[in-house]
Amino acid sequence: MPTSARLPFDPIAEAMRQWRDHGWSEAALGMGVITSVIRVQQILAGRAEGVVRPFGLTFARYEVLMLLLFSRQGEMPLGKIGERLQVGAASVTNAIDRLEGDGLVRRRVNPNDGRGVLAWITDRGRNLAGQATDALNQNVFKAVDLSPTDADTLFALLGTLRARAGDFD
Amino acid sequence: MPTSARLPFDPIAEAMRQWRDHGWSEAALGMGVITSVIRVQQILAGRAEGVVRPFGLTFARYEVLMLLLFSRQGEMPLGKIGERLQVGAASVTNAIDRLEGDGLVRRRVNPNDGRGVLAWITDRGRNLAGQATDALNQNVFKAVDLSPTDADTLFALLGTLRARAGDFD
DNA sequence: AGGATTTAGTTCGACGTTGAAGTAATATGT
DNA sequence: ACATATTACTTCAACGTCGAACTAAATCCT
Repeated sequence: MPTSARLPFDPIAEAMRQWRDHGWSEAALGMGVITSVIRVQQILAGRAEGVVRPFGLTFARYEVLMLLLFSRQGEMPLGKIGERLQVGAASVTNAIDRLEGDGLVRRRVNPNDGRGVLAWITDRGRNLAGQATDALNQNVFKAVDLSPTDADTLFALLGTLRARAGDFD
Repeated sequence: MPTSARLPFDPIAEAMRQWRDHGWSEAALGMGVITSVIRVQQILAGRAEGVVRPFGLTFARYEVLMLLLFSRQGEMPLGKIGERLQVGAASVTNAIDRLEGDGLVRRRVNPNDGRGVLAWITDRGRNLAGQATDALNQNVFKAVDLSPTDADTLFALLGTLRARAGDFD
């Protein structure tokens, strides 16, 4: 865990109080929401990274692997990977570089477009992705500390934000 | 914006479908929640970084500045900053280094504890923090794309997760 | 055709975060 | 008092992300 300090009060609620005391009541809730999202991301992503690290993976690379695993041909143009994962081209290049270095993925020129590159998942990649998924399901995904109802509500609200931010239609 | 691709479908809902198709229904919702949190964090933090960048700040450094601004004496031990912001000591050192380099903050030895360091905010720091806050309130915090009711619900659910993760009592 | 533009990837530098190792000062314990 | 912890911070290397600049290969346009 990045930080193990347990505070006797909620630091974000305290910040919201400060916001209101300074006459920024209109913005207090938005500040609280954004700060909370950042913190919860740290917590949850930290757990996922911890589970995936023993497999020599990071969560970002794991996501690439799963995307390839689920694709029809086991391969996909790098650009499409970035779109699906909502991540920039440079990040995709970086992830594929490392996956390729570990023999989990390989590159080949896109036969239909000479400037494009296809990444395809190797057998080792398929194997490792499966093992990492079992570990993640068991120790992280199934273990989200929320009732199914609350988790549903949270998922829906986050979906609204994603849609309104223009991620999808 | 890191990515400007608008997909014709929700990529996370699609991943959840794959999870269920592979017999991991128990974990599908948790996977969706975690992936969504990661993505929403990217979106919201990206907006905040964009607003704060013209002031020569990052959001992480902005948070440190505000914490000092709100403190009684305008100063605080580095360790306490890390606790409140829930980040590791190395991150605090890094943030203070840069803030100090920009003349927004200064260090001094803690008179009550020779191994401790106090960071105090300069007048320039106070000024810049005020300006950045106005911009953030206007363009990010007030503009969270959720009804007050939904924002409240979201904040509460995230608070539950933070509390259960051990951030505070 | 043929030059201009758009698109796909790569490379580079900057930044925040993390974990591990290292240093200095204060607490502890006998 | 003195050796042993513990605490507060710093330093370092690794990683992912981002933006900007760059290359190469389509695609457009007249």
